[in-house]
Amino acid sequence: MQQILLAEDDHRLAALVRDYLTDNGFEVAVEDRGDRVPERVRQLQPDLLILDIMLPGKDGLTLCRELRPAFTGPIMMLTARNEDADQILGLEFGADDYVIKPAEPRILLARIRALLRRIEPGIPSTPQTLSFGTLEVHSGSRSVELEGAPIKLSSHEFDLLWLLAQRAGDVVGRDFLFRELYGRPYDGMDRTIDVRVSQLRKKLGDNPDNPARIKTIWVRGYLFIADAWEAE
Amino acid sequence: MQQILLAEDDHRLAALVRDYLTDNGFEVAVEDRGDRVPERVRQLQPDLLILDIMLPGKDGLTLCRELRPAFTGPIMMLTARNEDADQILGLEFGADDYVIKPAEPRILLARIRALLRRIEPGIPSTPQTLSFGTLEVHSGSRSVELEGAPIKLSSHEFDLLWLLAQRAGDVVGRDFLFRELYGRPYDGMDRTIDVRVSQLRKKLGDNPDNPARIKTIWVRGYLFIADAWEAE
DNA sequence: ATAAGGTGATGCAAATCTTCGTCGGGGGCG
DNA sequence: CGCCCCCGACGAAGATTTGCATCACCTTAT
Repeated sequence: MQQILLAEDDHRLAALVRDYLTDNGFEVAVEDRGDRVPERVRQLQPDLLILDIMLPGKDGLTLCRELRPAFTGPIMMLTARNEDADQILGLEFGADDYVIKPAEPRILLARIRALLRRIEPGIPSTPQTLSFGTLEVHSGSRSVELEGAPIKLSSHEFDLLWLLAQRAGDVVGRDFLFRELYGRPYDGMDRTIDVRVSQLRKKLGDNPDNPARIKTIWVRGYLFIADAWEAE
Repeated sequence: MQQILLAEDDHRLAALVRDYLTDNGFEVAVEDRGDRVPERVRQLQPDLLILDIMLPGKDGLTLCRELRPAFTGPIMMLTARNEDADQILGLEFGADDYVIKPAEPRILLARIRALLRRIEPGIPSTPQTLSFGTLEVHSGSRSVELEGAPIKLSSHEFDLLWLLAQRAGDVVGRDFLFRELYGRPYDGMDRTIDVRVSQLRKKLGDNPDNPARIKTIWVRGYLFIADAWEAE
Protein backbone atom coordinates (compact mmCIF):
# COMPACT_ATOMS: atom_id res chain seq x y z
CA MET A 1 0.00 0.00 0.00
CA GLN A 2 1.31 3.42 -0.91
CA GLN A 3 1.74 6.05 1.70
CA ILE A 4 1.06 9.76 1.41
CA LEU A 5 2.14 12.46 3.83
CA LEU A 6 -0.28 15.38 3.85
CA ALA A 7 1.00 18.63 5.34
CA GLU A 8 -2.11 20.75 5.99
CA ASP A 9 -3.16 22.86 8.96
CA ASP A 10 -6.85 23.10 8.16
CA HIS A 11 -8.01 20.03 10.06
CA ARG A 12 -11.42 19.82 8.45
CA LEU A 13 -9.97 19.79 4.97
CA ALA A 14 -7.18 17.44 5.99
CA ALA A 15 -9.69 14.93 7.36
CA LEU A 16 -11.75 15.16 4.18
CA VAL A 17 -8.80 14.49 1.94
CA ARG A 18 -7.43 11.78 4.19
CA ASP A 19 -10.73 9.92 4.23
CA TYR A 20 -11.20 10.13 0.51
CA LEU A 21 -7.71 8.89 -0.23
CA THR A 22 -7.93 6.18 2.39
CA ASP A 23 -11.15 4.95 0.79
CA ASN A 24 -9.24 4.70 -2.45
CA GLY A 25 -6.51 2.52 -1.15
CA PHE A 26 -3.87 4.90 0.17
CA GLU A 27 -2.37 5.18 3.58
CA VAL A 28 -2.42 8.81 4.67
CA ALA A 29 -0.50 10.55 7.44
CA VAL A 30 -1.33 14.17 8.33
CA GLU A 31 1.03 16.76 9.74
CA ASP A 32 -0.18 20.24 10.65
CA ARG A 33 3.11 21.94 11.47
CA GLY A 34 5.54 22.87 8.72
CA ASP A 35 8.64 22.60 10.84
CA ARG A 36 7.88 19.01 11.71
CA VAL A 37 7.55 17.88 8.10
CA PRO A 38 11.22 17.07 7.37
CA GLU A 39 11.41 14.85 10.41
CA ARG A 40 8.26 12.97 9.46
CA VAL A 41 9.47 12.50 5.91
CA ARG A 42 12.64 10.86 7.18
CA GLN A 43 10.61 8.74 9.52
CA LEU A 44 7.82 7.62 7.20
CA GLN A 45 9.56 7.69 3.81
CA PRO A 46 6.23 8.36 2.11
CA ASP A 47 5.68 7.64 -1.58
CA LEU A 48 4.18 11.07 -2.14
CA LEU A 49 4.12 14.38 -0.34
CA ILE A 50 1.30 16.94 -0.40
CA LEU A 51 2.21 20.39 0.89
CA ASP A 52 0.02 23.34 1.70
CA ILE A 53 1.80 26.64 1.14
CA MET A 54 0.60 28.37 4.28
CA LEU A 55 1.70 26.28 7.19
CA PRO A 56 2.61 27.25 10.74
CA GLY A 57 6.28 26.77 11.50
CA LYS A 58 7.61 26.67 7.98
CA ASP A 59 5.90 27.39 4.68
CA GLY A 60 5.41 24.86 1.92
CA LEU A 61 7.61 26.54 -0.65
CA THR A 62 10.57 26.57 1.69
CA LEU A 63 9.89 23.00 2.68
CA CYS A 64 9.76 21.93 -0.92
CA ARG A 65 13.08 23.50 -1.63
CA GLU A 66 14.73 22.07 1.45
CA LEU A 67 13.41 18.56 1.05
CA ARG A 68 14.73 18.28 -2.48
CA PRO A 69 16.71 16.38 -3.40
CA ALA A 70 16.81 14.30 -0.24
CA PHE A 71 13.22 13.33 -0.97
CA THR A 72 13.04 11.99 -4.49
CA GLY A 73 9.36 11.05 -4.66
CA PRO A 74 6.69 13.29 -6.17
CA ILE A 75 5.67 16.47 -4.32
CA MET A 76 2.28 18.08 -4.88
CA MET A 77 1.54 21.61 -3.73
CA LEU A 78 -2.09 21.94 -2.70
CA THR A 79 -3.06 25.46 -1.82
CA ALA A 80 -5.69 28.15 -1.88
CA ARG A 81 -3.28 30.77 -3.16
CA ASN A 82 -3.81 31.08 -6.86
CA GLU A 83 -0.84 33.31 -7.51
CA ASP A 84 1.01 32.66 -10.74
CA ALA A 85 4.24 33.55 -9.00
CA ASP A 86 3.64 30.95 -6.29
CA GLN A 87 2.84 28.30 -8.81
CA ILE A 88 5.94 28.95 -10.87
CA LEU A 89 8.08 29.11 -7.78
CA GLY A 90 6.63 25.91 -6.42
CA LEU A 91 7.27 24.04 -9.63
CA GLU A 92 10.79 25.40 -9.87
CA PHE A 93 11.48 24.49 -6.30
CA GLY A 94 11.02 20.88 -7.32
CA ALA A 95 7.29 20.30 -6.93
CA ASP A 96 5.74 18.01 -9.53
CA ASP A 97 2.25 19.43 -9.46
CA TYR A 98 0.44 22.45 -8.13
CA VAL A 99 -3.29 22.16 -7.42
CA ILE A 100 -5.58 25.02 -6.42
CA LYS A 101 -7.98 24.57 -3.52
CA PRO A 102 -10.80 23.82 -3.36
CA ALA A 103 -10.00 20.77 -5.41
CA GLU A 104 -12.52 18.28 -6.63
CA PRO A 105 -11.50 15.09 -4.76
CA ARG A 106 -11.70 12.90 -7.84
CA ILE A 107 -9.36 15.22 -9.70
CA LEU A 108 -6.99 15.25 -6.79
CA LEU A 109 -7.02 11.47 -6.82
CA ALA A 110 -6.45 11.33 -10.57
CA ARG A 111 -3.50 13.67 -10.27
CA ILE A 112 -2.02 11.70 -7.42
CA ARG A 113 -2.30 8.53 -9.46
CA ALA A 114 -0.70 10.23 -12.46
CA LEU A 115 2.24 11.26 -10.31
CA LEU A 116 2.70 7.86 -8.71
CA ARG A 117 2.37 6.05 -12.00
CA ARG A 118 5.52 7.79 -13.20
CA ILE A 119 7.52 6.52 -10.29
CA GLU A 120 6.43 3.04 -9.42
CA PRO A 121 6.18 0.60 -12.26
CA GLY A 122 9.40 0.87 -14.19
CA ILE A 123 12.67 0.78 -12.36
CA PRO A 124 12.68 -0.50 -8.79
CA SER A 125 13.25 3.06 -7.57
CA THR A 126 16.88 3.95 -7.19
CA PRO A 127 18.63 1.71 -4.71
CA GLN A 128 19.41 3.08 -1.29
CA THR A 129 23.11 2.46 -1.71
CA LEU A 130 25.39 3.02 -4.65
CA SER A 131 28.83 1.41 -4.70
CA PHE A 132 31.76 2.31 -6.89
CA GLY A 133 34.81 0.35 -5.92
CA THR A 134 35.80 1.44 -2.43
CA LEU A 135 33.28 4.28 -2.45
CA GLU A 136 29.85 3.70 -0.95
CA VAL A 137 27.02 6.21 -0.92
CA HIS A 138 24.05 5.52 1.35
CA SER A 139 21.02 7.65 0.65
CA GLY A 140 19.04 6.44 3.65
CA SER A 141 21.53 7.67 6.22
CA ARG A 142 23.03 10.23 3.85
CA SER A 143 26.47 8.89 4.65
CA VAL A 144 29.50 8.08 2.54
CA GLU A 145 32.35 5.65 3.02
CA LEU A 146 35.66 5.57 1.21
CA GLU A 147 38.02 2.63 1.71
CA GLY A 148 35.86 1.56 4.61
CA ALA A 149 36.23 4.84 6.48
CA PRO A 150 33.28 7.20 6.82
CA ILE A 151 33.62 10.63 5.24
CA LYS A 152 31.96 13.76 6.55
CA LEU A 153 30.12 15.65 3.85
CA SER A 154 27.98 18.72 4.25
CA SER A 155 24.37 18.50 3.20
CA HIS A 156 24.84 20.05 -0.21
CA GLU A 157 27.97 18.07 -0.83
CA PHE A 158 26.06 14.89 -0.22
CA ASP A 159 23.18 15.96 -2.46
CA LEU A 160 25.59 16.77 -5.21
CA LEU A 161 27.40 13.47 -4.91
CA TRP A 162 24.13 11.60 -4.89
CA LEU A 163 22.85 13.39 -7.98
CA LEU A 164 26.07 12.67 -9.85
CA ALA A 165 26.47 9.09 -8.68
CA GLN A 166 22.91 8.23 -9.69
CA ARG A 167 23.78 9.31 -13.20
CA ALA A 168 27.23 7.77 -13.29
CA GLY A 169 28.48 7.57 -16.86
CA ASP A 170 26.33 10.47 -18.05
CA VAL A 171 27.31 14.09 -18.25
CA VAL A 172 25.16 16.10 -15.86
CA GLY A 173 24.67 19.77 -16.65
CA ARG A 174 25.16 22.61 -14.19
CA ASP A 175 21.67 23.87 -14.89
CA PHE A 176 20.18 20.58 -13.82
CA LEU A 177 22.36 20.30 -10.72
CA PHE A 178 21.65 23.87 -9.77
CA ARG A 179 17.94 23.47 -10.17
CA GLU A 180 17.90 20.30 -8.11
CA LEU A 181 20.04 21.77 -5.36
CA TYR A 182 18.56 25.22 -5.12
CA GLY A 183 15.23 24.95 -6.87
CA ARG A 184 15.73 27.94 -9.08
CA PRO A 185 16.99 28.33 -12.61
CA TYR A 186 20.70 28.56 -13.26
CA ASP A 187 21.70 31.99 -14.43
CA GLY A 188 24.82 30.75 -16.16
CA MET A 189 27.45 32.65 -14.23
CA ASP A 190 26.98 31.31 -10.78
CA ARG A 191 30.04 29.41 -9.62
CA THR A 192 28.66 27.78 -6.53
CA ILE A 193 28.36 24.45 -8.29
CA ASP A 194 32.04 24.60 -9.15
CA VAL A 195 32.91 25.39 -5.58
CA ARG A 196 30.79 22.51 -4.32
CA VAL A 197 32.46 20.13 -6.74
CA SER A 198 35.83 21.40 -5.75
CA GLN A 199 35.11 20.71 -2.07
CA LEU A 200 33.64 17.36 -2.85
CA ARG A 201 36.65 16.32 -4.88
CA LYS A 202 38.93 17.31 -2.06
CA LYS A 203 37.03 15.14 0.40
CA LEU A 204 36.94 12.22 -2.03
CA GLY A 205 40.67 12.56 -2.65
CA ASP A 206 40.14 13.24 -6.32
CA ASN A 207 42.50 15.30 -8.42
CA PRO A 208 40.73 17.52 -10.97
CA ASP A 209 43.65 17.37 -13.39
CA ASN A 210 43.48 13.61 -13.53
CA PRO A 211 40.19 12.64 -11.97
CA ALA A 212 39.28 9.12 -10.99
CA ARG A 213 35.78 10.01 -9.78
CA ILE A 214 34.41 13.31 -11.02
CA LYS A 215 35.42 14.60 -14.40
CA THR A 216 34.80 18.10 -15.73
CA ILE A 217 33.24 18.28 -19.17
CA TRP A 218 33.91 21.71 -20.53
CA VAL A 219 30.77 23.84 -20.95
CA ARG A 220 28.59 20.79 -20.46
CA GLY A 221 28.90 19.88 -16.82
CA TYR A 222 30.32 17.08 -14.73
CA LEU A 223 30.58 13.33 -15.12
CA PHE A 224 30.77 10.73 -12.41
CA ILE A 225 33.02 8.04 -13.81
CA ALA A 226 31.29 4.70 -14.07
CA ASP A 227 33.85 2.59 -15.87
CA ALA A 228 35.50 -0.32 -14.18
CA TRP A 229 33.08 -0.19 -11.28
CA GLU A 230 29.78 -1.85 -11.22
CA ALA A 231 26.87 -0.04 -9.55
CA GLU A 232 24.64 -2.46 -7.69
CA MET B 1 18.13 20.33 -26.94
CA GLN B 2 14.80 18.85 -25.93
CA GLN B 3 12.04 18.53 -28.43
CA ILE B 4 8.34 19.06 -27.88
CA LEU B 5 5.52 18.03 -30.22
CA LEU B 6 2.53 20.36 -29.91
CA ALA B 7 -0.77 19.07 -31.29
CA GLU B 8 -2.98 22.13 -31.59
CA ASP B 9 -5.30 23.30 -34.36
CA ASP B 10 -5.60 26.92 -33.28
CA HIS B 11 -2.71 28.29 -35.28
CA ARG B 12 -2.50 31.60 -33.47
CA LEU B 13 -2.21 29.91 -30.13
CA ALA B 14 0.17 27.30 -31.45
CA ALA B 15 2.49 29.96 -32.82
CA LEU B 16 2.39 31.80 -29.51
CA VAL B 17 3.29 28.74 -27.50
CA ARG B 18 5.90 27.62 -29.99
CA ASP B 19 7.65 30.97 -29.94
CA TYR B 20 7.65 31.19 -26.18
CA LEU B 21 9.05 27.71 -25.75
CA THR B 22 11.59 28.19 -28.51
CA ASP B 23 12.81 31.33 -26.77
CA ASN B 24 13.31 29.22 -23.70
CA GLY B 25 15.53 26.68 -25.30
CA PHE B 26 13.14 24.04 -26.61
CA GLU B 27 12.69 22.77 -30.11
CA VAL B 28 9.00 22.78 -30.96
CA ALA B 29 7.14 21.00 -33.75
CA VAL B 30 3.45 21.76 -34.36
CA GLU B 31 0.85 19.40 -35.75
CA ASP B 32 -2.71 20.55 -36.38
CA ARG B 33 -4.36 17.27 -37.30
CA GLY B 34 -5.05 14.64 -34.68
CA ASP B 35 -4.80 11.69 -37.02
CA ARG B 36 -1.31 12.66 -38.05
CA VAL B 37 0.03 12.78 -34.51
CA PRO B 38 1.00 9.10 -34.09
CA GLU B 39 3.04 9.19 -37.27
CA ARG B 40 4.86 12.35 -36.22
CA VAL B 41 5.58 10.92 -32.80
CA ARG B 42 7.24 7.92 -34.40
CA GLN B 43 9.15 10.17 -36.71
CA LEU B 44 10.31 12.83 -34.26
CA GLN B 45 10.54 10.86 -31.02
CA PRO B 46 9.86 14.03 -29.03
CA ASP B 47 10.76 14.33 -25.37
CA LEU B 48 7.32 15.65 -24.49
CA LEU B 49 3.91 15.72 -26.09
CA ILE B 50 1.28 18.45 -25.69
CA LEU B 51 -2.22 17.49 -26.83
CA ASP B 52 -5.27 19.63 -27.30
CA ILE B 53 -8.47 17.69 -26.67
CA MET B 54 -10.43 19.03 -29.62
CA LEU B 55 -8.48 18.20 -32.73
CA PRO B 56 -9.63 17.53 -36.26
CA GLY B 57 -9.14 13.94 -37.28
CA LYS B 58 -8.76 12.40 -33.89
CA ASP B 59 -9.34 13.83 -30.43
CA GLY B 60 -6.68 14.22 -27.79
CA LEU B 61 -8.12 11.81 -25.28
CA THR B 62 -8.21 8.99 -27.81
CA LEU B 63 -4.73 9.86 -28.96
CA CYS B 64 -3.44 9.79 -25.43
CA ARG B 65 -4.87 6.37 -24.84
CA GLU B 66 -3.59 4.99 -28.14
CA LEU B 67 -0.11 6.41 -27.88
CA ARG B 68 0.46 4.82 -24.50
CA PRO B 69 2.41 2.75 -23.95
CA ALA B 70 4.34 3.14 -27.22
CA PHE B 71 5.23 6.68 -26.17
CA THR B 72 6.75 6.65 -22.72
CA GLY B 73 7.62 10.32 -22.33
CA PRO B 74 5.40 12.81 -20.52
CA ILE B 75 2.11 13.85 -22.09
CA MET B 76 0.44 17.13 -21.23
CA MET B 77 -3.18 17.82 -22.11
CA LEU B 78 -3.71 21.51 -22.90
CA THR B 79 -7.30 22.38 -23.50
CA ALA B 80 -10.07 24.91 -23.12
CA ARG B 81 -12.54 22.36 -21.84
CA ASN B 82 -12.66 22.65 -18.10
CA GLU B 83 -14.75 19.56 -17.53
CA ASP B 84 -13.82 17.56 -14.47
CA ALA B 85 -14.69 14.40 -16.33
CA ASP B 86 -12.30 15.22 -19.15
CA GLN B 87 -9.52 15.99 -16.75
CA ILE B 88 -9.96 12.76 -14.83
CA LEU B 89 -10.23 10.78 -18.02
CA GLY B 90 -7.17 12.40 -19.50
CA LEU B 91 -5.10 11.63 -16.45
CA GLU B 92 -6.36 8.07 -16.31
CA PHE B 93 -5.60 7.58 -19.98
CA GLY B 94 -1.97 8.15 -19.19
CA ALA B 95 -1.54 11.92 -19.38
CA ASP B 96 0.86 13.37 -16.84
CA ASP B 97 -0.65 16.80 -16.59
CA TYR B 98 -3.80 18.60 -17.61
CA VAL B 99 -3.66 22.36 -18.11
CA ILE B 100 -6.64 24.61 -18.77
CA LYS B 101 -6.46 27.19 -21.54
CA PRO B 102 -5.82 30.05 -21.55
CA ALA B 103 -2.59 29.23 -19.78
CA GLU B 104 -0.08 31.77 -18.57
CA PRO B 105 3.00 30.96 -20.68
CA ARG B 106 5.36 31.03 -17.73
CA ILE B 107 3.23 28.54 -15.86
CA LEU B 108 3.11 26.32 -18.91
CA LEU B 109 6.88 26.49 -19.08
CA ALA B 110 7.26 25.71 -15.39
CA ARG B 111 4.98 22.70 -15.74
CA ILE B 112 6.83 21.44 -18.78
CA ARG B 113 10.09 21.71 -16.90
CA ALA B 114 8.62 19.88 -13.93
CA LEU B 115 7.56 17.03 -16.21
CA LEU B 116 10.86 16.80 -18.05
CA ARG B 117 12.84 16.93 -14.83
CA ARG B 118 11.31 13.59 -13.92
CA ILE B 119 12.52 12.01 -17.12
CA GLU B 120 16.08 13.20 -17.37
CA PRO B 121 17.57 10.67 -14.93
CA GLY B 122 15.94 8.09 -17.18
CA ILE B 123 18.24 5.69 -18.92
CA PRO B 124 21.64 5.20 -17.38
CA SER B 125 23.51 4.99 -20.65
CA THR B 126 25.45 1.79 -20.91
CA PRO B 127 29.12 2.52 -20.82
CA GLN B 128 30.55 1.57 -24.15
CA THR B 129 34.02 0.92 -25.45
CA LEU B 130 35.25 1.06 -29.00
CA SER B 131 38.55 -0.67 -29.83
CA PHE B 132 40.73 -0.20 -32.86
CA GLY B 133 43.95 -2.10 -32.49
CA THR B 134 45.88 -0.53 -29.64
CA LEU B 135 43.44 2.35 -29.39
CA GLU B 136 40.57 2.13 -26.93
CA VAL B 137 37.82 4.71 -26.46
CA HIS B 138 35.63 4.47 -23.36
CA SER B 139 32.45 6.51 -23.32
CA GLY B 140 31.54 5.85 -19.68
CA SER B 141 34.64 7.58 -18.37
CA ARG B 142 35.32 9.58 -21.50
CA SER B 143 38.88 8.26 -21.49
CA VAL B 144 41.18 6.98 -24.21
CA GLU B 145 44.07 4.55 -24.17
CA LEU B 146 46.74 4.08 -26.80
CA GLU B 147 49.18 1.18 -26.54
CA GLY B 148 47.93 0.60 -23.04
CA ALA B 149 48.78 4.11 -21.84
CA PRO B 150 46.02 6.60 -21.05
CA ILE B 151 45.90 9.72 -23.20
CA LYS B 152 44.64 13.05 -21.93
CA LEU B 153 42.11 14.54 -24.29
CA SER B 154 40.20 17.75 -23.76
CA SER B 155 36.46 17.58 -23.70
CA HIS B 156 35.90 18.54 -27.32
CA GLU B 157 38.73 16.40 -28.51
CA PHE B 158 37.06 13.42 -26.92
CA ASP B 159 33.66 14.27 -28.39
CA LEU B 160 35.19 14.58 -31.82
CA LEU B 161 37.05 11.30 -31.54
CA TRP B 162 33.93 9.57 -30.27
CA LEU B 163 31.83 10.91 -33.14
CA LEU B 164 34.38 9.81 -35.71
CA ALA B 165 35.13 6.44 -34.14
CA GLN B 166 31.46 5.56 -33.92
CA ARG B 167 31.25 6.06 -37.67
CA ALA B 168 34.56 4.42 -38.49
CA GLY B 169 34.76 3.69 -42.19
CA ASP B 170 32.30 6.42 -43.13
CA VAL B 171 33.12 9.94 -44.18
CA VAL B 172 31.77 12.37 -41.62
CA GLY B 173 31.03 15.90 -42.82
CA ARG B 174 32.09 19.06 -41.04
CA ASP B 175 28.52 20.27 -40.92
CA PHE B 176 27.48 17.19 -38.99
CA LEU B 177 30.43 17.34 -36.63
CA PHE B 178 29.89 21.02 -36.01
CA ARG B 179 26.23 20.58 -35.27
CA GLU B 180 26.89 17.72 -32.89
CA LEU B 181 29.64 19.56 -31.06
CA TYR B 182 28.09 22.98 -30.83
CA GLY B 183 24.40 22.43 -31.45
CA ARG B 184 24.23 25.11 -34.09
CA PRO B 185 24.49 25.04 -37.86
CA TYR B 186 27.83 25.14 -39.61
CA ASP B 187 28.38 28.41 -41.42
CA GLY B 188 30.91 26.95 -43.81
CA MET B 189 33.92 29.04 -42.93
CA ASP B 190 34.51 28.09 -39.38
CA ARG B 191 37.85 26.37 -38.93
CA THR B 192 37.51 25.12 -35.41
CA ILE B 193 36.84 21.61 -36.59
CA ASP B 194 40.11 21.59 -38.50
CA VAL B 195 41.96 22.84 -35.48
CA ARG B 196 40.38 20.22 -33.27
CA VAL B 197 41.29 17.49 -35.73
CA SER B 198 44.80 18.79 -35.89
CA GLN B 199 45.15 18.65 -32.11
CA LEU B 200 43.56 15.25 -31.97
CA ARG B 201 45.90 13.86 -34.58
CA LYS B 202 48.85 15.18 -32.66
CA LYS B 203 47.74 13.46 -29.48
CA LEU B 204 47.03 10.22 -31.30
CA GLY B 205 50.43 10.34 -32.97
CA ASP B 206 48.87 10.49 -36.41
CA ASN B 207 50.50 12.10 -39.42
CA PRO B 208 48.03 13.90 -41.72
CA ASP B 209 50.18 13.25 -44.81
CA ASN B 210 50.00 9.56 -44.25
CA PRO B 211 47.29 8.98 -41.68
CA ALA B 212 46.78 5.72 -39.88
CA ARG B 213 43.74 6.91 -37.93
CA ILE B 214 42.03 10.01 -39.27
CA LYS B 215 42.02 10.67 -42.97
CA THR B 216 41.01 13.93 -44.62
CA ILE B 217 38.48 13.61 -47.42
CA TRP B 218 38.75 16.72 -49.47
CA VAL B 219 35.65 18.96 -49.33
CA ARG B 220 33.66 16.16 -47.75
CA GLY B 221 35.01 15.79 -44.26
CA TYR B 222 37.00 13.33 -42.25
CA LEU B 223 37.18 9.57 -42.07
CA PHE B 224 38.16 7.41 -39.15
CA ILE B 225 40.00 4.46 -40.63
CA ALA B 226 38.38 1.18 -39.77
CA ASP B 227 40.45 -1.12 -41.97
CA ALA B 228 42.25 -4.00 -40.39
CA TRP B 229 40.69 -3.29 -37.02
CA GLU B 230 37.47 -4.70 -35.85
CA ALA B 231 35.23 -2.63 -33.59
CA GLU B 232 33.63 -4.74 -30.89
C1' DA C 1 49.17 15.41 -73.19
C1' DT C 2 51.72 18.25 -70.15
C1' DA C 3 52.80 22.25 -67.58
C1' DA C 4 51.74 26.57 -65.52
C1' DG C 5 48.66 29.21 -62.97
C1' DG C 6 44.30 29.99 -60.38
C1' DT C 7 40.96 28.95 -56.77
C1' DG C 8 39.54 27.37 -52.83
C1' DA C 9 40.38 23.90 -48.83
C1' DT C 10 43.32 22.25 -45.22
C1' DG C 11 47.30 22.12 -41.44
C1' DC C 12 48.97 24.38 -37.79
C1' DA C 13 50.91 27.88 -34.64
C1' DA C 14 50.04 32.03 -32.08
C1' DA C 15 46.86 35.47 -30.23
C1' DT C 16 42.63 36.04 -27.98
C1' DC C 17 38.70 34.93 -25.45
C1' DT C 18 35.94 31.85 -22.38
C1' DT C 19 35.30 28.75 -18.71
C1' DC C 20 37.03 26.34 -14.59
C1' DG C 21 39.52 25.54 -9.92
C1' DT C 22 40.22 27.47 -5.83
C1' DC C 23 41.03 30.82 -2.21
C1' DG C 24 39.47 34.04 1.17
C1' DG C 25 36.10 37.39 3.02
C1' DG C 26 31.51 38.15 4.75
C1' DG C 27 26.85 36.70 6.05
C1' DG C 28 23.45 33.61 8.09
C1' DC C 29 22.08 30.03 11.36
C1' DG C 30 22.34 27.15 15.15
C1' DC D 1 31.79 30.54 18.27
C1' DG D 2 31.81 27.29 14.48
C1' DC D 3 30.03 25.51 10.35
C1' DC D 4 28.26 26.04 6.04
C1' DC D 5 27.25 28.68 2.21
C1' DC D 6 27.35 32.57 -1.16
C1' DC D 7 30.18 35.87 -3.68
C1' DG D 8 33.98 38.00 -5.99
C1' DA D 9 38.56 37.55 -7.75
C1' DC D 10 42.51 35.70 -10.06
C1' DG D 11 45.54 32.40 -12.26
C1' DA D 12 45.20 28.26 -15.08
C1' DA D 13 43.35 25.34 -18.50
C1' DG D 14 40.51 24.85 -22.51
C1' DA D 15 38.46 26.56 -26.77
C1' DT D 16 38.00 29.73 -30.74
C1' DT D 17 39.81 33.03 -34.04
C1' DT D 18 43.22 34.65 -37.03
C1' DG D 19 46.76 34.40 -40.31
C1' DC D 20 49.72 32.30 -43.31
C1' DA D 21 51.91 28.42 -45.61
C1' DT D 22 50.67 24.44 -48.05
C1' DC D 23 48.03 21.34 -50.72
C1' DA D 24 44.39 19.34 -53.88
C1' DC D 25 41.92 20.08 -57.78
C1' DC D 26 40.54 22.56 -61.90
C1' DT D 27 41.35 25.54 -65.97
C1' DT D 28 43.83 27.06 -69.64
C1' DA D 29 47.79 27.60 -72.67
C1' DT D 30 51.30 25.48 -75.14
